[in-house]
Amino acid sequence: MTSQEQSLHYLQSLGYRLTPQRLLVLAIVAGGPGHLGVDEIHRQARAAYPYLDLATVYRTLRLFKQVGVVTEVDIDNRLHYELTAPGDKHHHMVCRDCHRAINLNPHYLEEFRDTLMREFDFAPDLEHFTVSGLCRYCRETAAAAAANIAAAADLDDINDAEIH
Amino acid sequence: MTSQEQSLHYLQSLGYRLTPQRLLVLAIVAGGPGHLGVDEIHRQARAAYPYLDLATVYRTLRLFKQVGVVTEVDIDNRLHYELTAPGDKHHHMVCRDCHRAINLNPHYLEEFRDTLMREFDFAPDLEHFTVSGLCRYCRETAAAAAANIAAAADLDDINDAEIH
DNA sequence: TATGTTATCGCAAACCTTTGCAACAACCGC
DNA sequence: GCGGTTGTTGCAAAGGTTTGCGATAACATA
Repeated sequence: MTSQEQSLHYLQSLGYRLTPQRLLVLAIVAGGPGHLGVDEIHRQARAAYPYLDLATVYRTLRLFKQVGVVTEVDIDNRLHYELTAPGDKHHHMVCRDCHRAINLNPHYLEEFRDTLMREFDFAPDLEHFTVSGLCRYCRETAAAAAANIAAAADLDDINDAEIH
Repeated sequence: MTSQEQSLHYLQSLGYRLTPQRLLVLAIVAGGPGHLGVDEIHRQARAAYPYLDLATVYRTLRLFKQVGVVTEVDIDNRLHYELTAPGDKHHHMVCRDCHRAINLNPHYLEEFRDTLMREFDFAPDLEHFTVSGLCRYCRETAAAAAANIAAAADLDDINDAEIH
């Protein structure tokens, strides 16, 4: 039994119904290279099943996420989904510049969770955590750009230049 | 000089213009009890200045956030804003059930940031961090509800009940 | 296999938020 | 104070996502 089939049986065991739409969406997410955007999933799905509605794609993915079959990643304010790999649980660091996602091992968050539980009785949702920031490459680029601007400002003897 | 006036002078020093709309939005956020929703800010603003557009409120708040004057808090997928208190920097834990926000001292995140910087050269955006989860009270309620359901299921001899 | 129940679907409309654009107004220099 | 420059505004429309609703189809039961 493939892990896809396992997921489907799991859904069924929870009382959810197996529909062609769900099979299709799961197959597409499973076939994708890592995370896929909702529109991409919808486009691929419609190639096989033209009447499949965007709302159904959203609902299906939300359900899959809720039961843990897929993992949601917010990239630049758009939802993306990837198969939850039981043997390779990971969180994401998403660069706010280039929007690349870097995997993050859960152990980096375990202590944080323990602290919140112990200190505040607060159970954080850290199953599928995404932290935004600036990756190594974009930080270098940003630093270089800043240096260039500083140099140009120096040449022109402008010292109150502002960029919006 | 009040901290509001300081914020306004700071904006001006960055080259942004002082407009009645910005004064108004800042005053409302400053006067609010903690964080306010965008619609609430807009409603209050229109009482004083009926033509002020929702888009302007959004743009103004985004600008304020960008320069650090206000802090954005995502509560149940809606944006909320509160004045950034320089002496009382804090993050937020938002309960996914009751949507209450609990303040979180920045020192709980410092180690996490250091780790990401050291291990991945990734500079996380943790200025205004919000983590969702389940607060103490809602966890108790949820536990009680689960217990009741289990008890009821036991009485009725139903053991495959599922709730969707 | 036929039948009833109800979860799910497609569709349309709503939601919150962002964006393009022309008119306007804040600020600078004279 | 006056005029020019350009950052900001209001408006309208679009964006991504969610929701209400009647029709449909998946599953359980017999």
